[in-house]
Amino acid sequence: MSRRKQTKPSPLEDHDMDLEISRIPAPYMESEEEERLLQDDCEYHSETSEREKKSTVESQKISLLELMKKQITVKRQRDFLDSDEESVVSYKLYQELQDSYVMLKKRLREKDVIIAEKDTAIRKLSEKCRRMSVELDKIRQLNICLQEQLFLKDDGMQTQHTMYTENTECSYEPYEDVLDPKVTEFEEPLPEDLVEKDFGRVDLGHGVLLDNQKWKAIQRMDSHSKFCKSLAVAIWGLETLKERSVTGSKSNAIKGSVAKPPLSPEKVGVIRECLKDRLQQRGYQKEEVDGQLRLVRRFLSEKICDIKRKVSINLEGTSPSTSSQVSQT
DNA sequence: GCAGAACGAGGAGTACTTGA
DNA sequence: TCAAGTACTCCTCGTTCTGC
Repeated sequence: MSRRKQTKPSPLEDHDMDLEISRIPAPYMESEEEERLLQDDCEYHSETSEREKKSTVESQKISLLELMKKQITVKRQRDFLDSDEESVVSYKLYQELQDSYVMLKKRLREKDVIIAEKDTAIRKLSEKCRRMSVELDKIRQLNICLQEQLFLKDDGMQTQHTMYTENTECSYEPYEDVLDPKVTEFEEPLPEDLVEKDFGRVDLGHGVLLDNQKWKAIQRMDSHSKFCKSLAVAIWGLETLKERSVTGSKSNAIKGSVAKPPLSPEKVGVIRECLKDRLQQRGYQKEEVDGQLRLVRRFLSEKICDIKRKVSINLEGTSPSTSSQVSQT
């Protein structure tokens, strides 16, 4: 004896089914009269003649259909109103959303304008870079020519050079002829918004030129002391720094010490200016900027001291020849 | 005499490199 | 991967000089 398993709909399925059924507009009898009409529809055969029966059935069917139509209409209206109550938002909220939408659209347009402007600026800069690159290539060629000519001149090979220029298609020109026209080519002023000058070098002021990549690396230093110290090394070099003091005054820590030449005040000023710009760009307050600027000399002094200490350690540990190599690194 | 400045030296902390 | 070594930075303290 096997019991067949009946598939029982899950509660969820039951629920869904109920919902579906509820949507079907079933004829609903509001009065006993209506109910009777329907029952009569089943029993009319025995009560009236065939014709009367027919007309009666037709009229009853029509009235039933009208009743169903009416109920469907009422049900639809009720459903519509219910759904509206759930989905419609208040006018105030609608206005707010509308305003927000308009505002966002406006901002989007503004951003688009800014992006377009920046795009134009980038294109202009790219064009300038391209022109500068061409000029740089010319300079490189010129430099090669000059070095070649100087080399030949120094080695007393002028005669060979003459033969070379005469017998080949090399476009080397006499020294003066090479310089003059090229110099005039660069009389066109460079754009002011470009900080980079001298092709790949950055002008920090007071004639201090720094390799662009070095400058970018220094700018990436996280601490201000490292920034100043690295900038000092880039400007003067380790060899120079270890032979100098910040102010030029003799060491107070050692009695009878000899004063060392000072670091150039202009270049120290350049470091201070660079640090100042850096701090201002990072949003430091004036007091904080001044405080850091007062530490610049301290930073330089420390760096000099550290360099000398490093050199002395190397001298103790290795021969002088190797130590000089280390100190140059 | 005192406060401030400049410099040197020592040491702690941290980041990086190197070798097992 | 991790420990040891190395290099570097930064802070603190001591010494001396200078100006008030």
